[in-house]
Amino acid sequence: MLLRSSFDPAAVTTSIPSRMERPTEDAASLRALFRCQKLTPFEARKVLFREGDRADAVFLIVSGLVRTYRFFPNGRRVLARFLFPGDIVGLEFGDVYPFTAEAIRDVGCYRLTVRQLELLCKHSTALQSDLVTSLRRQIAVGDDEILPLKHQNADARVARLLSILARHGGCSLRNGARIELAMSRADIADFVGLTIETVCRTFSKLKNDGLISLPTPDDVQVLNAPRLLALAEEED
Amino acid sequence: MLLRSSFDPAAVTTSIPSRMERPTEDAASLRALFRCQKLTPFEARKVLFREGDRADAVFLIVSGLVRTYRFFPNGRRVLARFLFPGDIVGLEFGDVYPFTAEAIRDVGCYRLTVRQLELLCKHSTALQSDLVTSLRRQIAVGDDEILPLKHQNADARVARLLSILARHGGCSLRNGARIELAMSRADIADFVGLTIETVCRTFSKLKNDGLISLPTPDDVQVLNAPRLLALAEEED
DNA sequence: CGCGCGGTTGAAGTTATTCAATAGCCGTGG
DNA sequence: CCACGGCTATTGAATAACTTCAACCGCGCG
Repeated sequence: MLLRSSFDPAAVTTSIPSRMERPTEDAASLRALFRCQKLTPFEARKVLFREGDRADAVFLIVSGLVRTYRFFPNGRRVLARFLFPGDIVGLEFGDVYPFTAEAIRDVGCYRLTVRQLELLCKHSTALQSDLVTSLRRQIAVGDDEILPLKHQNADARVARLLSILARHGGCSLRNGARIELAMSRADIADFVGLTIETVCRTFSKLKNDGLISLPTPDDVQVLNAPRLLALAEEED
Repeated sequence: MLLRSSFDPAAVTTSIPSRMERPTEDAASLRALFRCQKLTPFEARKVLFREGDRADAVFLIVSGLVRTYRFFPNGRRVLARFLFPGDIVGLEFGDVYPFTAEAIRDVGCYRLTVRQLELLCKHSTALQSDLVTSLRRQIAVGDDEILPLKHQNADARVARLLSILARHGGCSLRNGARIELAMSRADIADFVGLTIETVCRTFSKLKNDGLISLPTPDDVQVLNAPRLLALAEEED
């Protein structure tokens, strides 16, 4: 089974933290509103929005994969998050987009202008509350998935990414699960905060240790889920 | 580090400044509501709320300093954030507190039950919108202050912390500015993701390089603000 | 006084990065 | 068709960075 398929509600599982609600179960009104919009495609490499532009639209991703990033002054890229089918992005910003969002693979999404959203919110308490729910979920994801990275060593960081991809791919991280990375080593490195080479070496190490196999550079097969999960929750 | 990812110089911005509004200038209704509550003191080391408890209250910090943290399975502490006077905490949580919040120094704060807040929100669009504002601000702080840490080396991480403390101390990071750390080396280490020893050595290094002086372990005097700020925005 | 605790420093060991070289893949053009 | 160039991934070797383990200092407190 490939995990690249567009969002399948039934496949979503709650593996990691209890405070993460499932995307399909929260913010129903907001999602319904999105689905009234026209489905907008973005080819791979196309930009959904650019850092510094007026933040006048929000997006619901329905298929594909998006990265949000900015650059350090010295040119190194910081990848803030991956956006998966079911994710909403844009609600959290002020006047201006603080990141660039770019399709890694072909993306389908619904686009809603902030103006529209604000107008409709005035008349819908459900929508207002969905807004809050969605923002809360985003903070929870940041705290649970991203914040620990700064304390972890290379193995743990890569394992953590795999666990994130498995969860958002729709299956939990269990033996035999297949995870399609669908992103370059550079993306992985810039997300977890390592160099490309270290990411490569870490994959090789995980492979040699029998935690995963790597049929192609893009396909990870989980061989020892418990140890992988433990690693993702470890520190040095 | 070289420019291995596509890099557009025009897209580079310094991550800290513009989208951060001052805490005292936003969410006026919400803050007003807090100020109708009784001022609650917490002595140093006392817990405002504990990880796993039902998240039934939110707080506005008015004095002192609070840390929020959780532990890795192996016992290492991850310090999620520092809460400064003006900061609101608790709005972002679901049913259960995902962190423990603990006073580092004596704290004064207003406490509001979630029940109260929810009731009042039903009748105040201003309050609802303040809620959203406050959540957005929290995400912005996470993205601007915390997320970059995972890509930075020791010097940059410590410099970043100093810049955060300076800003929240009410003064910008300029030459002659004095920053009271008001927290232990362990707190700093667990926030920036280093060991205590590395934090110590980094302070010594910054001192030897003439960027700061350290009259006492708790007092930082800024000697070269531009270089310190540049460092905080640097990467390896 | 002496004990404990937080902070600092030294030396050795480990981990990640850097620089460099190679392999594999794909698309283009001779 | 096949060669070539460009790009991504991988691996090796040397270096730099951070951690670990250990010792020591200074200070407050019983």
